[in-house]
Amino acid sequence: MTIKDIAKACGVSVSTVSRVLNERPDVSEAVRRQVLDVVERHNYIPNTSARDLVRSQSDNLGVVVRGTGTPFFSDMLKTVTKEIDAAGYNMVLRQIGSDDDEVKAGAILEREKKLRGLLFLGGRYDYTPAELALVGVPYVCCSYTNQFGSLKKEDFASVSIDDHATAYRAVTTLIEHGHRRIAALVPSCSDHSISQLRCNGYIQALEDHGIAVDDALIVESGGFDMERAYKATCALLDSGTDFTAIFAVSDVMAIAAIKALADRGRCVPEDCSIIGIDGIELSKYSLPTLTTMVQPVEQMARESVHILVELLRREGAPRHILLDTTLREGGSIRQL
Amino acid sequence: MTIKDIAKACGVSVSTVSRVLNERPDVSEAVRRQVLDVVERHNYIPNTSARDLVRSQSDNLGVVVRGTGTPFFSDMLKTVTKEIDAAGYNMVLRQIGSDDDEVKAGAILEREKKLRGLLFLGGRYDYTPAELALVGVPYVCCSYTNQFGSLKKEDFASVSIDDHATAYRAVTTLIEHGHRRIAALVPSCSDHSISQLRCNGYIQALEDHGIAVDDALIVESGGFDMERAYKATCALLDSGTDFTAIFAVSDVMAIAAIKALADRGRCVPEDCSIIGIDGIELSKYSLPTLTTMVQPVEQMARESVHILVELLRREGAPRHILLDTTLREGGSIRQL
DNA sequence: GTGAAAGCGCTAACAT
DNA sequence: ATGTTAGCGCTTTCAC
Repeated sequence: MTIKDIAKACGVSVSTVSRVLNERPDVSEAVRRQVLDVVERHNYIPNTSARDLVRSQSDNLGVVVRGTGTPFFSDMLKTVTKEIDAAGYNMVLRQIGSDDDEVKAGAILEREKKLRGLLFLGGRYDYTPAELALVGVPYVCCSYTNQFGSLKKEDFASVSIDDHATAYRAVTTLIEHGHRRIAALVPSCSDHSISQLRCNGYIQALEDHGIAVDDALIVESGGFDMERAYKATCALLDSGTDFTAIFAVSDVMAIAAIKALADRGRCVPEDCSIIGIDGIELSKYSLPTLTTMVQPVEQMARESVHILVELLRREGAPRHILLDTTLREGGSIRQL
Repeated sequence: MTIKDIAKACGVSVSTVSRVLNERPDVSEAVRRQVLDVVERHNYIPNTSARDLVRSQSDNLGVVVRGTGTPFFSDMLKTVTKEIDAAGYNMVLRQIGSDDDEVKAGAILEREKKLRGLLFLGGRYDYTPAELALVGVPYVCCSYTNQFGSLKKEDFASVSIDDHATAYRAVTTLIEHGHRRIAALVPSCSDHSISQLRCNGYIQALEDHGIAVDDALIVESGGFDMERAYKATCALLDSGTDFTAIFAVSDVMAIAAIKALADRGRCVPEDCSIIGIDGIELSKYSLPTLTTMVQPVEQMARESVHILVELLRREGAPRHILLDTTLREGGSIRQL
């Protein structure tokens, strides 16, 4: 079933059918009704590939989400969807694995859907100018920036939190509650990612408060998932190293850690305090409610879309927004 | 940058470039290397729309996931991805909202990507033959079937659990532990969905065990999300109705209920027992570990893909597989 | 208001 | 082994 078939069935030309389908005004009401009727009866659905191929320009904004099923991005996506819609653009979503290359995925999407702009939800921190030559439309990095790369500030836009400072404040919060033996639960300390930044924040906080960094207290789980966070926490427990609190770089990992502690007979916060980062919905439903550094997810989403739209309208240069995180007190920290 | 530009830059024809790009064997090594080199240097990315438009047949299997960010489907998707890949097909993923029409989304995807087959992860239970005329390729319904619709058995394939029986067993488990005042936490009792089926299983279980159904104990939250489940549980608590256990139709809702109970000073399982359905990863990390009816997610995913592949090879008619759920004991039920 | 025809970028015969 | 060419289904001038 193609546009040709519809045209034939209606006794009109393909261009007329096309006009009807694209809600053009220059079609007589009679023809319009007839075409719509035939389309309906035949369950005709236009071929998007053909359409995309030929359309000169679209109002498509691409959104590339790195990490399928990550609660943090699921939460953010809700607002992004709403904002893009409100701005009068059309969202084209692409989810990729946490190990896939978002720049490449974005570039493919750009050509495929004739994108006007691109929004990256999560990505690497170490782009090089050469890599980004792939991307031919304005784009904004949401939730991360180019900390380890060699991009010039004016060559890209970003909306993120200060990961280092957020981790610093999280750890400082624990210290202020009297904790000095604080473990860090991180995917990695040296992967040029968010994890490394937050790990550095942890180290800095300890040093600034005159606490010696003990390598035995830094556990690298190898990933952001619950299973590995759980195992890493168990390993820490088994190592016999003593500690009174855990700083987890993400809420999901914090929740897994709470479970590991519980399974070994340690209660949070009585026997061990814990703090996370993210402020995902789930953290409100954990037992105890997780104390965490909340990222302003909605604001991040809103600002990202706004900057992108600005860029498209050529109003203003690429901006970099650093948003504040706020401490949301739950019940997972005990005063020593 | 098109295939033409590359051809020109290499001094060869477009077909040669096309051959190289599609890894055809009939190209000389010298030309292949040169083309690849130029492609690389120009960051050329083929236009997928053009490609999809012209390709006569693909090995694309479409997967339509209903409900973005639902943990249950995120878990399932992992296996589906693996299986489709192993079967030598290419997966094309489309995520839609829980209120969108999966049949329409599937039909569009089919035309867009020249699909060979379609896999629906989650969907409505009330298709009519007319609606499905839209879909022109073999498809299988995964995790649901046509309970409330008018499809003939031989006209579609499905892999699902027996929702009624699973709910029945969940509630029976509670009854066997001595509970008689059992509340049901459901999105709706009459929406022609999975929720209704499970609700009926609850009612049946009570009746079969000589327990009168008390409408005050059936709370309809209006959705599968945590927030509404939490509020619904609070409302139940506030109503003063007494109960010793809660049957939640999903793990996510069960976890929200545990929180609501905790916030009102009730411990699980000491003061109230709870059981869920699904067996999502998160249910292993809740406090206490959730007792739940585990859906065989991996098996469901595997069987779904297998049936679809069978259908494509014309080996055998559409089948309907009803998989067993198993009780995974956590710590959320107390013997009375 | 409507139709004819030229492509969009690519693949796949069919030639050579 | 490589080139030529005819479309894939659609939108969009440009005529009428």
